[in-house]
Amino acid sequence: MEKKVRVRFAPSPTGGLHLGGVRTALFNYLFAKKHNGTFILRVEDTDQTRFVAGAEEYIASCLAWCGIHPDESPELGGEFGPYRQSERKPGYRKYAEQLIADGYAYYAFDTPEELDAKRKEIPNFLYGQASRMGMRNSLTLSEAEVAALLAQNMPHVVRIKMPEDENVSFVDMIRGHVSFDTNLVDDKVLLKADGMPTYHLAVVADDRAMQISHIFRGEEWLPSAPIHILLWRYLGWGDEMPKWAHLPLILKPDGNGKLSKRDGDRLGFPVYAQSWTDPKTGDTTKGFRELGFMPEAFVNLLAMLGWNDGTDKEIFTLPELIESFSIERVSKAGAKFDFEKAKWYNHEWIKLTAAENLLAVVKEEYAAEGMVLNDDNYTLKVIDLIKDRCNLLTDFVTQSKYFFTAPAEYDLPAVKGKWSPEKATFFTAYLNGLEDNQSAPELEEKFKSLAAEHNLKPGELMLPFRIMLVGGKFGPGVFDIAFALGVAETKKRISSALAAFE
RNA sequence: GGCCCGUUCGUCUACCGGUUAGGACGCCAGAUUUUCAUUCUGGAAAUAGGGGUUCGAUUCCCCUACGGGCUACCA
Repeated sequence: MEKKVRVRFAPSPTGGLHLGGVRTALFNYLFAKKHNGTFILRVEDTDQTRFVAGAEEYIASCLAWCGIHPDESPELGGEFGPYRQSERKPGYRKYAEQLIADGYAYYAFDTPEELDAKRKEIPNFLYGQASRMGMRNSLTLSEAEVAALLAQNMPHVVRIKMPEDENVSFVDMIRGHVSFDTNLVDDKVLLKADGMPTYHLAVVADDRAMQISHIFRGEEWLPSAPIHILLWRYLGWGDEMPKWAHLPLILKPDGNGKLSKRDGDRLGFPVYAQSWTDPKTGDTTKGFRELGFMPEAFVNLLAMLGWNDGTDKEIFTLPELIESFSIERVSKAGAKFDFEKAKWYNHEWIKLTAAENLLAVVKEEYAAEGMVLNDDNYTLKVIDLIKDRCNLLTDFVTQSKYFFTAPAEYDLPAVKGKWSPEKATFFTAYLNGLEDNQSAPELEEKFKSLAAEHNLKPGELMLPFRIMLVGGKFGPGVFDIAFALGVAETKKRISSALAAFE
């Protein structure tokens, strides 16, 4: 009988949620849903010095926007709570002490200053195998000395005692067989002087407590995998160990290296899912959401960064991703982030989405510009007319503003030089001949026949007409615009433009 | 430096021993659009190098090169 699938996304609430983090959450979520399992959000807030107000709520909000809904979380609770590590503090010390009692860990009294000095003195200092007997810890001090130091509340940490000459290996679901020489892994701190566990202890203790079956995390965790594996064994849970998978990293588009927020700032694209305002500096970093990405597109493009279903299919809904996801098809190599392709995904999604489903967000975009759109039927028509030309949701306003408000200024250079009294006469005649309820083809027909009567080429008149209605050289078919605007508004725009073109 | 992981068009990737090495983004050209975008058609563009294994390697193994990650009382 297979173990029930339970996976978790365990971010540290220290700031904006990076797209790599969202992808890790997404792959966890997809795997869970694919296998009728449980997706858990656990907050790893063991570093009190890095606590950032609001970060936890922000992370939950980013995931919700993406449609990644946890089954258990700090907000929701669940039978394995609490889901915030700071609230699980009392439990960790017990494990640390159990490890010491069993000879798998030890107390260390070295001060941060002593360690710094050591690192300066010895270039490749590694607190472990070779050096631990030269440090101040319960391995070198007598039992009485240790007891005395403990009794007087001397600050100390607990370190894992890496075994000698062992090889720790495991099968990574993505990478296959991976192995480490324990002589080269250091005695990582398990419990900090403030009594909080480090990631290493907390992650193992909580994954066990929450009955996590599979661990999907970024490749940056690969080097600490042997510590975690040993901890599972040392704590006596070796046969309950989850399966591991280390996801490839998302790299910066130029050069190499992990994608960071700074790269986004430098290259001009978002890195965070949603805008994040640093509570200390007040600086806001824009996110994909605020830049006009649809959550469906964001999730889609993230899924395709390091995964594919083996076919040429590139556009996936979340349910489709769940259906076709498999961890075996995740690639091993890191992927450079390509913002151009990201925009393409968004464009595809905008084209794919019905106007009715775009209505609310378009109205929001306008509201942000201080404009209230209250004729939904009209707005829907406008959306259908322009959505194919929008890469980002924020493009809707620039692409359609003239449907809601007459152009404030005209691209005069576009008509200038070619403008003539004859053309003005033509437009006056066209304006006077406009009748209610004429369809776009009828408007066009009328326009062309009238042009012929005036001995003018329609081609020379359409651009000026466009400038009259739109203000610039863009937008859908000019008669479609005129039809959508309605006869009264079209007339108004022609006459105001005629005055401006003089 | 040490350890670990990786390496197919510029980018994301497919082909899990036998293909003219396929698709997508971007780019270029043409068509459509009497604007711009969309759309359509076509094009240039890749198996890092060297050894093995094999009848046959992009595919399996080794070495080299290159890239990345980790190397905190951060996660």
